Amino acid sequence: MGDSGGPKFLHSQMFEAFSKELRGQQDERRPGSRQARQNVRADSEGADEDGHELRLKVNSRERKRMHDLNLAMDGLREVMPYSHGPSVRKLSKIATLMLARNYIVMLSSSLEEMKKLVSEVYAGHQKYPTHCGQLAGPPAPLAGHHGPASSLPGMVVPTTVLPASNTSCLAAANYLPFRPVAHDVHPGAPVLMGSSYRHFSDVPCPCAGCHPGGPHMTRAAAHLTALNTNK
DNA sequence: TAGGCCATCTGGTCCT
DNA sequence: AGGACCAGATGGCCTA
Repeated sequence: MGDSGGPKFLHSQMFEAFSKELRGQQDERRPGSRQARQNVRADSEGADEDGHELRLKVNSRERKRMHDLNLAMDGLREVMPYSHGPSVRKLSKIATLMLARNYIVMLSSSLEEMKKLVSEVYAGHQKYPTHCGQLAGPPAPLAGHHGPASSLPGMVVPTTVLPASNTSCLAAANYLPFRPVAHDVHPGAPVLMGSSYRHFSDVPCPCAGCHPGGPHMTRAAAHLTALNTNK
């Protein structure tokens, strides 16, 4: 592994078509682009080596594989709670993965909290049944958006979700544990996300600066730091 | 200009 | 044997 000689083989027209599809024609025209570099290789090396076709096939498969991986990564970015748009830099791959992990952890804990809340509401339902299926009591601090779930770190209960006039089980099922409101650009996340990364008030951030005490993130951040410093 | 991020090529390994 | 997966190497683009 690592012959340090760089890519030896050339691309074919099939590759060019594939590459255009992936990156657009603009890339090909740009001097110094990947496509241009590959064109240079194609010009400087012959296309008559044994196994050349095989090598092209392997390269093409690998490109497709990485392309699929990137598509999956884009799909993940789309469902992540961070600002999208042309003025906001795309999350890096590592930042996407770390944010996704934290997001899943947060949602899991929210779900557990929800289960508790629902069981509490259900217990109250048993205790104070009404004819219409709604709860008659006990008095709950729901309207003030400081219910049980809001005791979770970083959780904000939207006032509109649980109106005082409707304390039914259905209302509890519609409860949303976090509110994605963007605040200022985060100054401490240049390494992983770039300075243009925007935080959301109730969503875990993948940067180490926001998780000084988090064991998982600390470990991951330490690993990244080690990787960066060893470069 | 340095560093981060990325795409691509490539050879090795494992699996079917 | 062929394909999938992985990791190292290389070099371009972009930003601070």
